[in-house]
Amino acid sequence: MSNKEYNINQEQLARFAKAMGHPTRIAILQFLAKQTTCYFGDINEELPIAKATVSQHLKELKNSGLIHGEVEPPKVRYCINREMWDMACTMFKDFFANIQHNDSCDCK
Amino acid sequence: MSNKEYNINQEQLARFAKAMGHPTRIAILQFLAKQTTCYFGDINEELPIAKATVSQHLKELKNSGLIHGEVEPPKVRYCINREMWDMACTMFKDFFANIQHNDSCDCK
DNA sequence: TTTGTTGTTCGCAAAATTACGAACAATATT
DNA sequence: AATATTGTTCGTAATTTTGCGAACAACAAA
Repeated sequence: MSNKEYNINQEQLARFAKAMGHPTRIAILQFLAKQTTCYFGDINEELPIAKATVSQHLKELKNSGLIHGEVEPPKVRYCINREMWDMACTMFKDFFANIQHNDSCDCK
Repeated sequence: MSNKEYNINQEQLARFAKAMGHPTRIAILQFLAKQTTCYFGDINEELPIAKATVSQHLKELKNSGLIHGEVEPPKVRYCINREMWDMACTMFKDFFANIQHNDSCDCK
């Protein structure tokens, strides 16, 4: 057993991926990335699920760092967190780029 | 409520992301992408978990389409599925690229 | 102060995920 | 035929995820 643990990069990439691992959350992120509007109510309107559930998904996205939210009474504004977005973008890009291009794998 | 459903792209991206949403599976994918070797035993050796669990993770990765496996008695060879890998790569790239670059979002 | 609007949190239920050891299956080897 | 090697599957347990309605909290307006 060479290493037996996961490194920070693997953990972080997995965290991002996990946050993106649900259609609702992809939809939310795409909606926010378009920035038609940022309010909870508008996000909720786009989705086929209860607002309590939307709120939970938003919480998870916040925990992943990909978005952040702030209260603007009486509403709540959610936005893409640019820094983390760019970081995730880079990490996924590097992840997918890091593949051997020879044919040493002789699977069909 | 505008749409009320998720489109194929959102579902597919979420499926890829979900498959990648665990450090073990990221580690497996990175290991296979490096292609030092493709056999179950070698993958298993790299990971700090029981082989039954490794087998399960490999099954999920197969279900996502990102890898495929074939029996080569007495071993089992696992490989990155190039087509799906490239597809995922493109989908993540497009996803992250599709963000507004003006400052219409006035979050701090 | 009462009412309305906007979201979050709580409590619960169902389903999925993660993990393990033991048992099993498939194939070589002796 | 008996044995060894390699992985998968089974059964189980603990935890997490997903989803909802109801209750609640915060604030604005009447």
